[in-house]
Amino acid sequence: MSSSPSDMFCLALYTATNAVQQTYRPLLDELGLTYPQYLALSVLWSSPSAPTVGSIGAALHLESSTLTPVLKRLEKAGLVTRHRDPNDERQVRIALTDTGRALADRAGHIPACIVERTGLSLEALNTLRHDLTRLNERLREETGR
Amino acid sequence: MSSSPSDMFCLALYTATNAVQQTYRPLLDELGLTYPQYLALSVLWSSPSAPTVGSIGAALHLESSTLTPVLKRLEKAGLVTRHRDPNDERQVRIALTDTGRALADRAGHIPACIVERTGLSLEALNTLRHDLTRLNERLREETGR
DNA sequence: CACGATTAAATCGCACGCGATATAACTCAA
DNA sequence: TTGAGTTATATCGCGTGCGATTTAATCGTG
Repeated sequence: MSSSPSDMFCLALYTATNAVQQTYRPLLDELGLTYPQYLALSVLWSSPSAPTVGSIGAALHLESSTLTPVLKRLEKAGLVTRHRDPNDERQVRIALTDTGRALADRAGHIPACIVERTGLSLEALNTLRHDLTRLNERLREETGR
Repeated sequence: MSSSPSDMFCLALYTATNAVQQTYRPLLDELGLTYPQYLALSVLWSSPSAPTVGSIGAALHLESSTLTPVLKRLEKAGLVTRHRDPNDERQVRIALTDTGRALADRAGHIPACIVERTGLSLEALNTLRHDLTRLNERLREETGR
């Protein structure tokens, strides 16, 4: 393995992210969702009105080339609708269906399950989240998003 | 967005990992490598003898279904060879070619570039690495790897 | 109003990442 | 020894993630 501090750090980050997705997987399987689909729905569940593809992408730091197929699968699953915004036909507004909104209830237990499986306190999780968010901001301002 | 602490933490982890890969990308593009390919090569560069697919997978926490295609691409690029172990024909030993070994020199500057772009001190990187490694271990013992 | 520049999504190609399964090789107990 | 069970790798299918490009709509400046 590389013995450089940054490579070791990035590998830890990489493997931890994979491990987290594998922790979500059995919980999301019950809902027929993948992790990115769950992320997109999480944005929708907390949005007062129908966000655009771009604003969901901004929240998750994902390109439209990634997000469009994800949203199409959610549409095919009957969880969201996709419609061009009449005020700006370039934009596509994503709205929850009743089924999509109802799924929030069935997903409500997931966060507590994840916290428990990490074995970390809420303080520890918040500290880590803060550090990772700062890292994320720095890396993204290097490259101009 | 979800307001649950664990979802926010996992999103931060997810976006930070994506950001890290985008930071490596321009550096690795010069070498014709992807990030997982670089990880696999890193294992090989620090291995005294030719490791098996399984041992590389153990180091990176990747399944053979992920690693086999990665290693085949490295083989096609002329960086590694793949041969069945005569002592146990189930195992495949991955060895660096001269070209693959020489690539280590051209990649030597990458870790310092990454450290610099994170804007973090080595202490901060090590602390984060430690926390993420512990998280990784906990999550993986939940699910039996 | 015109028209080049910008913007928002979508499309395409490629490389993961993994679950499920297949295949071949090894182990071990009857 | 043999054959059931285990192990190591490979294969397949699906869903990302993103760079490059395309398409369509809007903006801005003359």
